[in-house]
Amino acid sequence: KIMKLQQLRYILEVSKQNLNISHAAEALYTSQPGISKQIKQLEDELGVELFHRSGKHLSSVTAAGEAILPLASEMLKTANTIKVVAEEFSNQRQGNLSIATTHTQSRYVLPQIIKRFMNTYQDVALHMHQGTPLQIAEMAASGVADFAIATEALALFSDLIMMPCYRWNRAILIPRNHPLASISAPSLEEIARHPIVTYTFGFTGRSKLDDAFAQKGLSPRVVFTATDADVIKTYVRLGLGIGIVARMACDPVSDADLIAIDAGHLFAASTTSIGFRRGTFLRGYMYDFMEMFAPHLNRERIDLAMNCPDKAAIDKLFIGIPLPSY
Amino acid sequence: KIMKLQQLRYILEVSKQNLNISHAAEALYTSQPGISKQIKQLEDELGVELFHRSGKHLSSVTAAGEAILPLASEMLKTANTIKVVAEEFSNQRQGNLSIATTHTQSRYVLPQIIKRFMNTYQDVALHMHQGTPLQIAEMAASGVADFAIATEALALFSDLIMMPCYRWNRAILIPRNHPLASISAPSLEEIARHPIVTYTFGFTGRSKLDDAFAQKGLSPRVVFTATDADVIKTYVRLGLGIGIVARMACDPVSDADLIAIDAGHLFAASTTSIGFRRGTFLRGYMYDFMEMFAPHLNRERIDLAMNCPDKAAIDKLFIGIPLPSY
DNA sequence: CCCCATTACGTAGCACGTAACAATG
DNA sequence: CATTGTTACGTGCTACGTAATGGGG
Repeated sequence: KIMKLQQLRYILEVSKQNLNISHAAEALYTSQPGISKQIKQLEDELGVELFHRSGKHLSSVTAAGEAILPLASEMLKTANTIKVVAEEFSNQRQGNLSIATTHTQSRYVLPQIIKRFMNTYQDVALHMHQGTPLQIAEMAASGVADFAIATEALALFSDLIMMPCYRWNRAILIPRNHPLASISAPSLEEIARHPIVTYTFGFTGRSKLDDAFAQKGLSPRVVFTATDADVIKTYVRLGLGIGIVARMACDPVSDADLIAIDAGHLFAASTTSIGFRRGTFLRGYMYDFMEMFAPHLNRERIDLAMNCPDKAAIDKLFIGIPLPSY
Repeated sequence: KIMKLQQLRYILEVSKQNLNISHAAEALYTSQPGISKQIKQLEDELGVELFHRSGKHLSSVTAAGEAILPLASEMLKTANTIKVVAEEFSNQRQGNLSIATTHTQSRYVLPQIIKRFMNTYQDVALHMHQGTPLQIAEMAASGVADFAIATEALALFSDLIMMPCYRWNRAILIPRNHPLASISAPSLEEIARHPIVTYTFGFTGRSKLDDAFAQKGLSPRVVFTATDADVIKTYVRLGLGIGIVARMACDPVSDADLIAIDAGHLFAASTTSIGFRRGTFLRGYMYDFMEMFAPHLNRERIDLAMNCPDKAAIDKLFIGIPLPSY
């Protein structure tokens, strides 16, 4: 007898669902006794218990389970890779592309890229997942999404290959009648005197912003935070304060009622990165997507990054390479 | 639907058997139509042909097949690792240990180690495979054997972790009535004047021997070669020539009728290594076996070697570490 | 003309679902 | 008593073996 991939799926899902077989059954759209039995069968075949039972509950993962679960996960990942590789060979221009990203990217940066991409690859179904930077990284790491695009938090997952895409800085948005409107290049001190509306911590380079103020010993009054620039603009228009948003979030047409002042001289630039799970097979259109998004990410360079043993090695690959900037 | 590990076994065996499904069926103790059908089914599920068909023969592997076969192999290896890990946890002292090695090792070096090992691990079933150095390396690389122990050819397989075990040199065996018998430490020149019986090329450090002669511009008359010292001794006793064998192959008792002259001053020492397939899980008794065989190969050092990215890094690990020598 | 892959077909086994049961908090 | 895992049982599917078919070198 030979172990079945289903059984591996089962034990992984059970472990993921905090050792609750019922939840695992729901998540996998199957019956609870089925999973229970298959797990028993696998344990029987292997000759080891994978989960400790206390009464009628799975209480913990055994030492053997701890060793075997990652191996099972690896096998399923490889199985998935086989599937994807086959798709690539069966139809180069058809498939799925799922991108996890933040509001800022999907609202202001990606639309033009996506448009170009969809034009070239009409048979590739696009899926966009929006979330916090952390959720985004998790989606990419777990394989729910092919790509994560974000400015923050991506560094936390060690099994993501992350590459810098572009650098950007901020703009200050103020109502036309605001006192700052008369100053062309305000200083941090001048800005700090006014109530501020900007991103929530952990979003869209917020940390760089805090850093800049902190470095000058300033503690600005942030009266409102949001995760996206649209909301921020709305409250700037209401007169709640001055807005500090990513420069690419400023549209000269639709934001014509506000004054946008470039703030590149005030804050350190942020870098937006794209990341995908280490060891995944990249389809042709995925390479193309990345290159459309960041022209310096050509196939050769991406392949180099994929072969890097760690993040430090990847970073080294990109020093000296000029990034586009907003 | 989900792919089955059986199907992966099938395509791998077919590819291994030169695309002959019938042979694969024999090797796997199953029916030919079964394999044929499962392959078709897998191809159907993946949406790609894995093998080109010309009429009723599989003519070649498709590009998709070339990409997928290694992935399939990886999956089965991991599946096997799971099995072995489970065994380790289910019974630490029970299992199998199969060693592929040359005659020299299994006849002269290993017996004492094996005896000790069997004493400690009475429930571990030992399997010895004898073969040429190349066969040995293949056995380890393919997973037929857990360990390869040999002096030559192991470097050819890049996915073997190889570690040096001990250094050894040669002895010259001569009949008691031989003219050389009166010289205590003969030179290479003196030896080269007589017909020689030694190892076949590619066995037991033969190359080092040739090197030594070549370096002095000598071309000795090698009148007979064999793959093991027993045969060599036999022909030395027949008076065919003087024997040059590994020093550990000389037994003061059973070879008392011959004179053994140490030849450590004439030839560069050879190093015997032990190797196992990269990525395999080592059971507790496997670590112990290696340490019994070569005391410097403790668990810590072996683990370090396993994490080395390439052979060069492994070699670096062992510079400065004194090896036992014969 | 032999070799070999495919097709056809029957069967044994197994995965999975439903329902009943047991145990735990 | 509600939640959760296990046992019991039936069924539809499928993997695999045997036999027959057909194409190539």
